Amino acid sequence: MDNVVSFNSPPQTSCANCRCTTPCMVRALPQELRGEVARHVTARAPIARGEHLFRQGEPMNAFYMLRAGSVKSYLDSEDGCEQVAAFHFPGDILAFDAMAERRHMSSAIALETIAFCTIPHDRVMALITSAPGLWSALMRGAAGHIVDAEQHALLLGQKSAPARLASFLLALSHRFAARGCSATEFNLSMSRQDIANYLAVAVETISRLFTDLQRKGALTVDRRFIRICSLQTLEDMANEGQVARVSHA
Amino acid sequence: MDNVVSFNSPPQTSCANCRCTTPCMVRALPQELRGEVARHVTARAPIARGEHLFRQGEPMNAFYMLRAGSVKSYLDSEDGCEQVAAFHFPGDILAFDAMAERRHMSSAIALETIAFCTIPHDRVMALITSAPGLWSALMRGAAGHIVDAEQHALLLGQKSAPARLASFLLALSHRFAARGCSATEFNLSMSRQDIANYLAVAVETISRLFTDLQRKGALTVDRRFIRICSLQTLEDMANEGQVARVSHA
DNA sequence: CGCCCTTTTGAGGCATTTCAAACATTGTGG
DNA sequence: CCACAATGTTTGAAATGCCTCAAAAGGGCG
Repeated sequence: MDNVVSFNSPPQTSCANCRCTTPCMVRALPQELRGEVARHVTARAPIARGEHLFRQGEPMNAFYMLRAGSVKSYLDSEDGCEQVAAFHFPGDILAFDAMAERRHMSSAIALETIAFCTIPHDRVMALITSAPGLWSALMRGAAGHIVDAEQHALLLGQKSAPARLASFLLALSHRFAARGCSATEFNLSMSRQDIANYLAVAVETISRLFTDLQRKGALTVDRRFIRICSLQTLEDMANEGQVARVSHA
Repeated sequence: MDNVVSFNSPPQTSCANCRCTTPCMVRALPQELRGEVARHVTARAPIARGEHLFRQGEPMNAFYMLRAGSVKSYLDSEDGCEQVAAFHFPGDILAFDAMAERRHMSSAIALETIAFCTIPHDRVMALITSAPGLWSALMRGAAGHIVDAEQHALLLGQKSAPARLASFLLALSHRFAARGCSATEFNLSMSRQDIANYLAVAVETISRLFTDLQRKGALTVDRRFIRICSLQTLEDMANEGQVARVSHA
């Protein structure tokens, strides 16, 4: 589970005959630019669960566009502990945080077998002047990451453990719904351990909270399969029980 | 303390005769582009402590470049509680998070009287094709914000209260040092309340931790003035006492 | 089939919060 | 310029949410 994806692995397809239906940075571009940008996109060989797309500290080569499967990104602190920063699903672009120093500031690991494309960073740079739509797309992507990370901090800073889990499940629900999947029934691609770390609570707490939620009739849990029975209950929980600590008038 | 900065307030100076010595997005550009970009930069009238640069939800007009003073940015959640997201100092650029939806996703408020410039968002868009250096600068800025926000989440998720305060003080120290100011003596521009909220602990805890740090001889505190006596002690504290919860092998 | 890892459940402990009350500081109007 | 109000800070004592430890139950995979 340890090798980083090799940049020597053979390209699989090209954008021209890509049959993906997920949101895609390339297809989001105006028609006249697609060809030019697509020329530099490489569809890479799938990688298996547990393998890394990149690791913190490595030099940045490319942006990663996830086509299928899911990915977890996480930070290592100097003292060796980790913080899961985000979960990524098809259509997401990864490696924005590497733009600052041209070095990855987080690691990304596949939670299941994934398919993805890459576009070399220097090619993107070169294309910017001829494809302003590309710059907008990237900037919006980066901005989205900022918002997500700040919302994550808000969740960790202001919400109680039950509110965190409820918020997390609702966020997943919304993301799936936005992709045309069911908002109320889905499989978690991450372990309880990952959820616990992302929400910064103990694994045991996650387990207890799931049982509580089932007792309340808010959802049913079978292994990693979730069926939400009452979005309303989750929304109520997500907004109650914060730790106060307000700052301004 | 409630009006947002008016875009009708008169320009003060231009980049040509700007005497600022703080890091600046414009001066970071290659010589031949400065003039073109600078033409669109407006130095705005200073605003006082407690006034907002922008508020969450408002449409985005411009990027904000802080020239003097300090700013706090924070998020409001649906249920009305707040999370301080970051503190900003001269040279920082604000409003990246607004790029996603062209609407501010956080609020920014002056912690003391500040001087700043703005550059309209649509002008930046228009300049991108002719000034690739500008795009790099902005992208690096955005990436820096992602890294900061993710580090903030790591701090909240993995560190104990003492470690959080120590990390916070060290981060301030490094930022001041990078600006040519003392790394060991400085004034906090934010209240204990703001620090507490940023670190997601109770104000009382911050107060107690400051007294502890003084007892340990790590620093002296007088009101908002901090003198760090032992960076080493702070570094040790910043890395001990995390809550574990590791996720991967 | 059996080992191992993940998940669940219970009981006790501790870091941090909450509540309460001085105290200091800043701002304001007489 | 001082008194008073409002706000911010400090300190103490009690309460609690969540963690830690411990152990059993459940699935996945060779």
